[in-house]
Amino acid sequence: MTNPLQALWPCCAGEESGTAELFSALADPTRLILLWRLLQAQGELSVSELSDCCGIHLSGVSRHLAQLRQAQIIDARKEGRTVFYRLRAEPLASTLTALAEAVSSQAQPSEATTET
Amino acid sequence: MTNPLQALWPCCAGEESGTAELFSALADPTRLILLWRLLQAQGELSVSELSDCCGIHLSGVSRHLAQLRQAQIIDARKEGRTVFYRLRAEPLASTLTALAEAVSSQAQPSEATTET
DNA sequence: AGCAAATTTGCGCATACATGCAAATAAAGT
DNA sequence: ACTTTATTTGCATGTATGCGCAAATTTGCT
Repeated sequence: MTNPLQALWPCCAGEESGTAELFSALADPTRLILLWRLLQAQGELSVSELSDCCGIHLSGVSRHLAQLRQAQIIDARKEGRTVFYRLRAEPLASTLTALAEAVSSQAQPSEATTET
Repeated sequence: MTNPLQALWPCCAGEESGTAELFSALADPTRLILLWRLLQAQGELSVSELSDCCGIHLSGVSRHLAQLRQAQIIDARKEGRTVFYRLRAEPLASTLTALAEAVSSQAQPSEATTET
C-alpha cells in the first residue's frame, strides 16, 4: 500500500480503502444528525429515541445506524427488545487527528510557496 | 441550526449540511489517492501528473479534481494550458481537528466528563 | 398461546455517482 | 490557418444509495 491515507482507517473488513468507507459513513446529513444526537446524549440512545430527531422513517434510521455500526463509529447493545447505540470515540478521534496533522503538515506554507 | 456537526464545514455554498458535503468529497478511493499524491508532492501537480497514480481515465481524474475543488479542499491555478492543483490545508485541518475533539470529548470516559 | 412493542429486512423506486469514450475548449507551436 | 497538447464536458451505462411501506423478527407481557 503506497497510500497511508487509504489505510488510516483500520476498520472495515477487507475493503480496498477503509478510509473511504469511513468518510462514506460520515457523508450523509441524517447520519451526522444521529452522531450529533449521540454526542449530546453523552451515552446510549435507542433507535426510537434517535429517530425522533431526524425526519425520516424509523426503518431508515435503523439502516443508517447499521451503517455507522459497520463502520465501527458506533456500538450497539441489545437490552430486551430495544437496541441502544452509543458513539465509539476510538479510533475515530485518532484517525481524524492523524488526518488533520497530515494535511496541515503540508500546505502550511511556512515559506517558499510563491503563488500567483 | 441545532446541529454543530452540520455546520462544521463552512464551505459549500448554500448546502444543507456542509459537513456532509466535505465527507462526500473525501469518500472516494480515487480522490483519496489524489489527495495523498498532492500531500506527497508538497506543492502543485498538473492533471496529467495526478492522473498517473490512479488507474482511471484522465477525464475521470479531471472530474474528481473538480469535485475536490468545489469542496474547497484543493485549489487550482491555470498556467498556459495546464492546470495545477494543490492541497488547501485550511479549513480542512481545523475542521478535522474540531471534529476529533468533539468526538473524543464524549465517549472518552477517562474522567471529568461531567455533563451539563 | 396470543398479542403488543422495538427493531430489522425485503422490495420497489427515484436519484446520485463513477467511469469510459468521444467531442469540445483552450492555449501554444509551426 | 493548421496542428498538437492539456483539460474539460456531453453522453450513455452500470452501480450504489436513500427512502417509504409492508412484512418479518425478536422479545416481553398477560
